Amino acid sequence: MHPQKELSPSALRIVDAAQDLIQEVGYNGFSFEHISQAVGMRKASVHHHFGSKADLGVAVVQRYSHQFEASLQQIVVTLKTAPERLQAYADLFEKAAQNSKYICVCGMLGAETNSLDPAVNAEVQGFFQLNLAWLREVIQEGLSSCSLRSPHQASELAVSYLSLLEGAMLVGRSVPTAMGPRRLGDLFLSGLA
Amino acid sequence: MHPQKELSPSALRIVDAAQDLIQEVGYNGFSFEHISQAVGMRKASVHHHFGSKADLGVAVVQRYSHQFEASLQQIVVTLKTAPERLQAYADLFEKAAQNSKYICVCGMLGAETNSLDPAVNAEVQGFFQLNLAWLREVIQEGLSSCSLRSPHQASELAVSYLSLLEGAMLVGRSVPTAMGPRRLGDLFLSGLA
DNA sequence: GTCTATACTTGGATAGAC
DNA sequence: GTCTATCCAAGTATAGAC
Repeated sequence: MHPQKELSPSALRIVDAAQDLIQEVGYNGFSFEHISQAVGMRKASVHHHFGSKADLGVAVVQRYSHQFEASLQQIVVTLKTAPERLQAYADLFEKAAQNSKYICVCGMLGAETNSLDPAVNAEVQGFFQLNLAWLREVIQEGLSSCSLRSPHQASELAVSYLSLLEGAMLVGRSVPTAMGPRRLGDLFLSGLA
Repeated sequence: MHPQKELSPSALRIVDAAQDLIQEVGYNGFSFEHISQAVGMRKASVHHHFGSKADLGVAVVQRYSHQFEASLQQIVVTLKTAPERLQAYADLFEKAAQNSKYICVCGMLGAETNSLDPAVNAEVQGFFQLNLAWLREVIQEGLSSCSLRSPHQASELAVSYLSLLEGAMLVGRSVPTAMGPRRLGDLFLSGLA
């Protein structure tokens, strides 16, 4: 799933810039020229590292998923109860949304899905499935050990929590007064206590 | 807020096509050429009705908000309890998301907010505030009359419900197995019974 | 690996005839 | 109101020198 070729230092800076732009203005909102300006290289040089825009998009999502997966593993190692783990999970999104300019890479790409290259879409889908599987497992453990209480199935709660957090970033962009992922997550979790 | 000039038949078809495209591929994902093909007119003719792309975007959101507002009023007239009203509200989104190709106009534009004309953003913000105000009122009434039970404030629950439903459409696009707005709404509401 | 230069295409927008 | 024709800028991508 993540063979992710080694990236040269220049390629890394390009991926950094691309992720930044995707979170800010979306895949259809940036061009190689923007990347070029951000990294101080010419367009042709960017193309040398990533032959097409789709290649670049795939690289961004692969790395993003990879990093996210590492964060999820870290949470499980560090925190021992389901409520704590789920709160830390919400904080991952809070962090991304904090400057209010950004949104989850895959939240953005999920919205744009109908105009993306299939290769990019496949990576986005992988990201969501990765998240849903992790949430389901954490929630299932919580229900079993009674650190969480709910009449619903773990898989349903997982989809709810993910949708809530993704939606929180989206709505929070247009309505500054709205609560962020962290507070909405807390409210959700308080219903499972 | 919605002086919305009268739209000629041709202008209406253009707005229809533009809304369709925004829900499918987003504001940055369509061009006047796409509109042109959809309505069977030349680009220049489209420009005659809407001088700029931003003008067209504003017209789409104004009409969308206007129609949505009418639906909300209809719900209040038709249904008398808060749970019923909130369920009907979720169905409005379910309807838009049903063919899985579409997403809420303002969910999409909210994601793209950093690359939109300020005039379009203002309309999107208006849409969300309209929705939040309606939800807050309905939920407040429900809490007062005990058809809803929650330790949280109506305004917090309103943001939660809106974020959940917007997120549901977004996630549902990439993960077909995910539950839609209706089922996620039901799950949310079951926690307030 | 990076550059200049350049195709080629699309996108937003306007002028002016009908 | 709609059309043809056109402008100019931007976007993706490639060729070939350094």
